[in-house]
Amino acid sequence: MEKSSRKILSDNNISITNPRIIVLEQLLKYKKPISVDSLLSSLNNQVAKSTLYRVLNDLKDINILHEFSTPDNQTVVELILEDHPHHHHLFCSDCGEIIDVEMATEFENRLLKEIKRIEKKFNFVIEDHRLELFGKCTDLCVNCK
Amino acid sequence: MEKSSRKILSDNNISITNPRIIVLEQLLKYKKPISVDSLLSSLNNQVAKSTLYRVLNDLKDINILHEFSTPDNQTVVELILEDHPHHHHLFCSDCGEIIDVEMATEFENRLLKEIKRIEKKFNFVIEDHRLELFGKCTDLCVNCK
DNA sequence: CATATAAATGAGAATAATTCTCATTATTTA
DNA sequence: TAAATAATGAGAATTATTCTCATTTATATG
Repeated sequence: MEKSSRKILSDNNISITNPRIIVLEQLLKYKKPISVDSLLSSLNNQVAKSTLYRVLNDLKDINILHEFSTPDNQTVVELILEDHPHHHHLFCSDCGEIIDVEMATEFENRLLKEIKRIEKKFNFVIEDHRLELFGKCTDLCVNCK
Repeated sequence: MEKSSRKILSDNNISITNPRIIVLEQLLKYKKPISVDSLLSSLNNQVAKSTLYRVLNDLKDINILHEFSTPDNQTVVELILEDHPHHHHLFCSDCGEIIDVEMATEFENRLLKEIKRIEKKFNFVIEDHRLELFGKCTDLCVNCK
């Protein structure tokens, strides 16, 4: 794992430092979207808060980190590497869980067709899209009571 | 217009006050999503900043105001009344413009079908969805040079 | 319709999230 | 390995939002 975080950094021509390795490893381990706050406390003062924000900005700059807000306005980050398939997010308003969801290929194709229509209509070049689903997980969820 | 903002407030059983009327009228006039900052300055000190935030929270509570973040993390609000059709947002990364877009009905239907599949798969009840499109408007845009 | 009660407002203080500063430390280059 | 460059830590500064509390406004009732 440490090997791969080093590789990620060198592949992207940014210097290999301890805080960057630590943050990358945590994100690689966690896999799912995580709030900056939880990320910080999961690191147990191994990395200063200001450095964490800087490292996250570095990772955004090299386009391997996505950042977005939850319905209750928490900033959340998620590592997106090549092997990470295109996906969207499902938010539970009860337990706060954020789940990565892949839509059916056929649906994504239909969406791309619709996006082409929008591009023409508004004279836009659309580079990316994001679908957010809001709801509640049922009683099976371990996080909800 | 003032009549209708009064009606909106009374229909929702919250008291009719000057700041609420002023903010509602501005939102009714503007129609599109607007950042809290721009909204505040467009009101020219008619309403205190703390009051603006309170009024916006009141409008969220009665479910006629949507709040979301732009790609560069600005908080944006948009009035959603009954006559306002279901729509999504298109963001220009050059000029910051946010455009309301309606997707084809047939596309929305396909999306609902896909959402049903996701509900089953994750044992969720999905109550709402939001699609965000990111791109650049072309040289026709008055805001971009 | 006057008044008592309850609710909302304004101004600025408090809080929270993020960025910035700058002296120190680590990394890279040659 | 040394010199040059870049990143870090700690806390100050900034920004967005919420909170406090004394004052003002709206509502309900008699």
